[in-house]
Amino acid sequence: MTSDDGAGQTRQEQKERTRQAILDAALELSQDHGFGQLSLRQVTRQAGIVPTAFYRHFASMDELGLALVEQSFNTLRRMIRDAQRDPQVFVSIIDSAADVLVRVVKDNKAHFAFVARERFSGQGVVRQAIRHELDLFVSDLAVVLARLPNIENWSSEDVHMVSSLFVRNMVSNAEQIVEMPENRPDLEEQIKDGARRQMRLIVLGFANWKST
Amino acid sequence: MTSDDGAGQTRQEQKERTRQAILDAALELSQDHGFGQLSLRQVTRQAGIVPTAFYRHFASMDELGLALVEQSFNTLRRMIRDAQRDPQVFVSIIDSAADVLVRVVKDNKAHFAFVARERFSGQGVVRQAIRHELDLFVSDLAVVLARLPNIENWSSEDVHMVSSLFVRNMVSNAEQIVEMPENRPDLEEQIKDGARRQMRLIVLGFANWKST
DNA sequence: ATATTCGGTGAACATTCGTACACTGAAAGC
DNA sequence: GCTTTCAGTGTACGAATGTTCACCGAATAT
Repeated sequence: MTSDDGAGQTRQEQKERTRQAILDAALELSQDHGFGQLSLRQVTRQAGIVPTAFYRHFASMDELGLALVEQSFNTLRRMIRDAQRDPQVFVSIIDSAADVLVRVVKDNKAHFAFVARERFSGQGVVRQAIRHELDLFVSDLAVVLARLPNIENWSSEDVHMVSSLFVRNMVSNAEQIVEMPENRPDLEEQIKDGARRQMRLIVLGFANWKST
Repeated sequence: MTSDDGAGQTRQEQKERTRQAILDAALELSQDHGFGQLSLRQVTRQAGIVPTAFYRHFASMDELGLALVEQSFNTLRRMIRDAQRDPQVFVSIIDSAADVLVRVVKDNKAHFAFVARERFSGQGVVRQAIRHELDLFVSDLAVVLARLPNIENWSSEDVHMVSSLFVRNMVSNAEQIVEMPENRPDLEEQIKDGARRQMRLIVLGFANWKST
């Protein structure tokens, strides 16, 4: 087995590299015209392989789409996991959430753009998968929120509703960031400020509404 | 000219009828796989004409898409125009807004679904047009809101922000309604109630936030 | 050293696509 | 009545698509 554990020369590593090339190609190309109107041949052309080689990695374009959904939401999951570890979050969840959101979305524009775009694309498998992942994300965020000082004694139903509102706004803001031109820190700050206000609005209004 | 002024026999009327058939065909077919991956030939097949006849009405699929955007937003404009005339709106804008929203969206599902789906489709002309129309809608709604008792002395900037929040939530709720299964009055009521709460949340939170 | 596995190749196919072109026939204009 | 206009037809073409199949050659297994 020659045990050459240096650079990726083994069969597995090479295959994984090509697989990733296909994923990258699909992600980049889908930015222009959407994943739905993406042809298998275009993807393989961009990935630098021959059309038929595609089938060595995915059985269909649908399967490719699902892999992209999974990869995109791994980014999201990493975000919430990091946020849970960050003590700053407990001090001022709203301010830091806005910062984190803008930073993470900017660093993973392609993935967020993919989710935003394909969330309502066809009635295909991809859309269904995104919907499911978003639901999971709402539940995850609800767990985090429930441990916050001002929220800890709310009913789980209420927490879930607020979490849902947060996620909805997060998606909406992510969409704005994705479409933001490059090198416009003023716009970025504006979006960040808007996000902060909206979140503050939600918790403030909700606390107020509950007390009546 | 046989002057048969019963059904539409004139040249103009017949042309308009075919044009509408194309629009209807595109609207229906785009429900399944999105407007982007819709071929000219599929549309004409569904409309009952030969492919080349398409060009008698639209120069390209893009132009067809723009016509669909216009038709869809005419529905929205009618909604806000009716709402302005309805005295009930001034009594309780939130409750009636939720009712109106659910009713109008249900009656024009195809159009709302089209907008929701294509809002993030390609980076094409259609998406740009939708974005523009939505901006216009925010401004229109801001005018209506500015005349409400509790809001009339807010700065126009603040009114615009609240209007933007309302529209964003409206779009989001419309998306939910569009995806709602038929004959589920319980779900419908749930969405309506959620919309009401969210709107109440926004105005309450915003008023509270302004006073600090 | 030899045999096997398997990621990638290249030619071939039946379909579908957008669009150009010449046409038809009935409504519209005179 | 005759002519013109023009929405819709039918054929035809090159280009692109998804998928098949036999094949290659280097990394693996024996």
